[in-house]
Amino acid sequence: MSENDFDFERCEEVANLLKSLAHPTRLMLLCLLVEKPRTVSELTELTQSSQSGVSQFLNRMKLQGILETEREAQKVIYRIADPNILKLMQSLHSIYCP
Amino acid sequence: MSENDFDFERCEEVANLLKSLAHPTRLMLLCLLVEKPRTVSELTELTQSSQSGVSQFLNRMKLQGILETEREAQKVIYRIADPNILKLMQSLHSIYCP
DNA sequence: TCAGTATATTATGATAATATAATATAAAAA
DNA sequence: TTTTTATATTATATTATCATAATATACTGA
Repeated sequence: MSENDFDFERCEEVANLLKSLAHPTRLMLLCLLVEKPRTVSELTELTQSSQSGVSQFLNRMKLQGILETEREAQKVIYRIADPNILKLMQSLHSIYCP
Repeated sequence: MSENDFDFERCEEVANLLKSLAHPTRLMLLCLLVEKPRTVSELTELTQSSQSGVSQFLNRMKLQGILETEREAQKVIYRIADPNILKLMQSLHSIYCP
């Protein structure tokens, strides 16, 4: 335990990341991306959301450093870029999907 | 792995819990309560927030089943009531406060 | 180049979250 | 019983988030 485990700055940073998980569609997107990288159209279909909405959610998480992309012809493949988020998703899985 | 690990209903439920963590002050409150149960005034001072705000945040998490209370004279003591949230906080700690 | 497919962007109205101030209740102590 | 301390509630204005529609861009293949 360090000298100050509860400083507000760290909470602000982590809370900001948690905000991205704290939406049913975004959480679902992350769950799907934990399995494997996927295209926008794939994610749109699997989450049963609008193309625009999914694109916006993905972009938001990309800007935050949670996701990264790679283009393959017309398709854009998204995948998880942040190892801490991957760990966190695994924790969530083990707690809530036993 | 069950037949459907990524059903939307579970994501909705978990995302709802995550919303409560996804605010710097609420996350800080939870961090402090992982250590030990505490009174509202203690939490108000430690988070440097307004009495009203802290009370509202605590009440919100209590209604959600994350926290529970016990009265001791004038003071009200809050503590974590949900073992899953405790596990999650411990995961967050190990990931983001190494 | 044109049509088709995949993705991104912009705009907008609706709803929710936030901080804050003011007031109310509850218990204890004087 | 009045005051003080601790907590809760209500009200409100501001800001943020959301879903959706419309449009734009990017790439491919005919």
